[in-house]
Amino acid sequence: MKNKRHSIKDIAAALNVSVTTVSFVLNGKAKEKRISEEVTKKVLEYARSINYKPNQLAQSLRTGRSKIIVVMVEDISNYFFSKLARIIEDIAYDKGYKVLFCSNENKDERSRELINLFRERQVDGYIIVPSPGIQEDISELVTDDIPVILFDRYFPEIDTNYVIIDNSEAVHNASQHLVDNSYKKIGFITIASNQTQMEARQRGYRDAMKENNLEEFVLEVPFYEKNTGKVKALIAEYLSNNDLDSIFFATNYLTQIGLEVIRESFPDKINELGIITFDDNDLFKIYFPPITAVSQPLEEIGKELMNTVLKMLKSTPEKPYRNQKILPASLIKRNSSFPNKRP
Amino acid sequence: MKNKRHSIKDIAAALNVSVTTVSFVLNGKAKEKRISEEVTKKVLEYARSINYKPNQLAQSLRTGRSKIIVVMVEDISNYFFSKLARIIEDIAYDKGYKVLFCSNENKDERSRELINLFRERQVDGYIIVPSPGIQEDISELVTDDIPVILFDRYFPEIDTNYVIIDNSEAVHNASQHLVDNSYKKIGFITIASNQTQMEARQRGYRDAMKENNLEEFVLEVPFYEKNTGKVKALIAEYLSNNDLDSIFFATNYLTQIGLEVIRESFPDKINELGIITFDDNDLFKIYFPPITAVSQPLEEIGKELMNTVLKMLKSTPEKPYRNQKILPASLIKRNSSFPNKRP
DNA sequence: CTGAAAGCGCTAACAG
DNA sequence: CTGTTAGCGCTTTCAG
Repeated sequence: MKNKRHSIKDIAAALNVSVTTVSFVLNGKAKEKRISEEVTKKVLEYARSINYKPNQLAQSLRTGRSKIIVVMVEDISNYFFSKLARIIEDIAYDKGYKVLFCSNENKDERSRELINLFRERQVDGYIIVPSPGIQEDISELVTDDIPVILFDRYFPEIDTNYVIIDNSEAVHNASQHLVDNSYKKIGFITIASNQTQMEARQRGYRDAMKENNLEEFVLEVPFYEKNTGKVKALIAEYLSNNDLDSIFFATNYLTQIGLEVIRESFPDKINELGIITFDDNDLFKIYFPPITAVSQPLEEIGKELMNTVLKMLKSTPEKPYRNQKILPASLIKRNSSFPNKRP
Repeated sequence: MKNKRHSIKDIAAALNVSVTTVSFVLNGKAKEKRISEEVTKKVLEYARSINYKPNQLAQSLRTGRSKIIVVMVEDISNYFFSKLARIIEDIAYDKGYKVLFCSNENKDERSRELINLFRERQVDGYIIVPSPGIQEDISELVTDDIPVILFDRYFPEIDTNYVIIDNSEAVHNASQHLVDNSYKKIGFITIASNQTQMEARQRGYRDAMKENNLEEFVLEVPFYEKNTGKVKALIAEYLSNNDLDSIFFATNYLTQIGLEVIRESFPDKINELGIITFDDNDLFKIYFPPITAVSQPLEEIGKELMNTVLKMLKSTPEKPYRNQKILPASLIKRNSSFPNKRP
C-alpha cells in the first residue's frame, strides 16, 4: 500500500507530454503559456487521479521560498502568546504556510541564535516580539529585504512594520476606571524596562494620576529577577509600605506573583483591594474576586500579523508593503475594580 | 553588506579541490574517506572563515530528511500543551531539529488534514496526541515506517510507541487523598469519552470509591458540548442534585468551567467543597482556596518524547526502536482538599 | 502551443 | 586519497 510518490516526470511520461507542460499547467500558467485546453485538462485530471502532490522541498530549493514563517515570542507557554499562536496557526495553514514557533525568553543572545538558525534555513518571513537589544539584528533583516514584522513592542529608531496595541491609552483608561470607582491610592507594579510597551503603560498610568491629582505609586521590579522569590519580597515590602487601596499590574506574570503575595501575606485584603491586570487569562474570570483586565484583541492582532507578512512576501524591494498598526485594547470590567461589588 | 551565500562549490573552487572532498570533509567523513589531514584542515578553516552554512533545503532534497518534527496536540493554547511545547522546543533546536506545532482540536477530520499536509511536506517524525478515531491514519504512518509516537493517550489495538502517564493510579491516589481527609460524598466530573486517558481516570476514581465503600457520583459531560453554556448547566444541575462534599475534575477545562459554576451559583460552597483537579495550572496555586492538582511530569514527558523520536529516526525498519513509557504523575496537595485548612 | 535543457546546492557511487 | 558525475524534483528560459 506504500504509494510511492509521483513526480512531475511520471505525469509527463504517462501523458506523453513534457515536464515543462505539466509544470506550467500545475502552476496555473496554462492560459498565460497558451497551453491547449485539451492538454491542460488531461494533465489536471491525471494529476488528480494519482493524487499528485508536488515535492515542497524541490520546489523550495528551486524557488528559494520555504513557505515557512517564524513566530518568535517571549515565551510560547505564556497565555497571551499561546492563544495568539493558535490563531496564527490557523491562518497560516490555510494559506499554505507552515509556522515555526519559538521562544526567545526576552534575551538578546537567544534571539540572535534563533534568527541566525532560521536565516540558514531560508525561512520566508519573521513575526517577532523583539528582546530589548536586538535592533541591529532586526535592521539587518530589514536591509536584507527579508519580511519581518514586530509586535507587542517595537523600536522607534528603526523603520519596520509592526502591530502593537495602544498601551498608554489602554492603561490610561483602566486607571481612570479605578479613579471613577473612587480608588484614591492606586499602585502600579511594573517591570523596570525601557521597552516601548512597558514605558507606554507606565506613561498611561502616570498621566491618569496627574490628571486626577493623585499621588503616583510605582514599583519597578528589576527585570532579571523574574522567577525569583525576590520579586515576591519586593512586592510584599511595597504593599506594606504603601497603604494602597488598589493595584494595577502592568503585566501578566506580575499579576500572578502579586496575587500570590496577597494570598500569602495579606489574605484579608483580597476583598478590598482594587485590582486590575494587564492581559487577561481565562482563570481571572473565575477568581475570587473576578479580576478586571486589560485585554488585547488577539484575533485582530493575529490576523493583522499574518496578513502583513503575507503581503510583504508578495511585495518587491522597490515598493515594499508598509504597515504600522496600533490596535486598541479593551477593558474587561469585573468585580475586582468595583468597591461596591466586594467582597 | 549583503553577504551572498557561499556554496560548497565556492569552497571547492577557492581551494582548488573538488566538491566531493569538501562535502566529505564537511560531513565529518574525512577520516572514513581517508582525506589527507592537510586538505581537511584547509577546508575546515576556509569554511569557518567565510562562515559557510550548508543549504538545508538542498540537503533535505538530496537526503530526503527535512529535519522537521511535527508536534500535534489537542490545543496548543492549553496550559499543559503549551508548557510542554516550550520544553520540546528547547530540546529540538538543540539537536538541530525544527518543530512544527499544530492543534487538532481533538477532531479526526482536522487530524487527518494535518497529517496529510505534513506527509506531503516530508516531515521526519510525528509526536501526536491522537483524536479518538484516527487509529487507521496512525497505523498507516507506522506501516510506512514513519517515526510516530503518541502521548497523553494511545490506541491499545495498535502497536505504537507512546508516552503516557499512569492516569488511573494518579486519580486513584488523589481520590484516596480525599477519603483520607474524611470526604465522603466525592463527585467525579469527566468527559464522556472512551479515550484511554479518560477511561483510566474514571477507573481510578471508581476503584477508590469501591475500596472505601463510598458511593460513586460520576457526571459525564458530552464531549461535543465543550465551550457551550450547556456544560455549565449540566454541572450546575449535577451539583444541586447531589449533596457532594467534594469534587474531582477529570480535566483541565472542566475545572475552569466547574469553578465558574461554583462562583456563580454556589459561591458560599467554594470554601467547604473539597476540590481536586487533573492537570495543574500556575493560577491554581493562587486561587482562593489554592487548588489541589494532579500534576503531570512535563519535563520528563517532553524529554522522553523527543529522545524517542530522535532514536526512531536513527533506527531502521528492521530493528525499530520501541518505547512504551508510562510515567507517574504527582499530587500537589493544596488547601482545597483539606477540610481543616478552610476558612 | 510545446519541448529540451540548465540549474537550485548537495550527496555519494564510481572511477581513477 | 581525490575528482567526475549523476541525480533529488522542480521551475523557467529559450528555441522551435
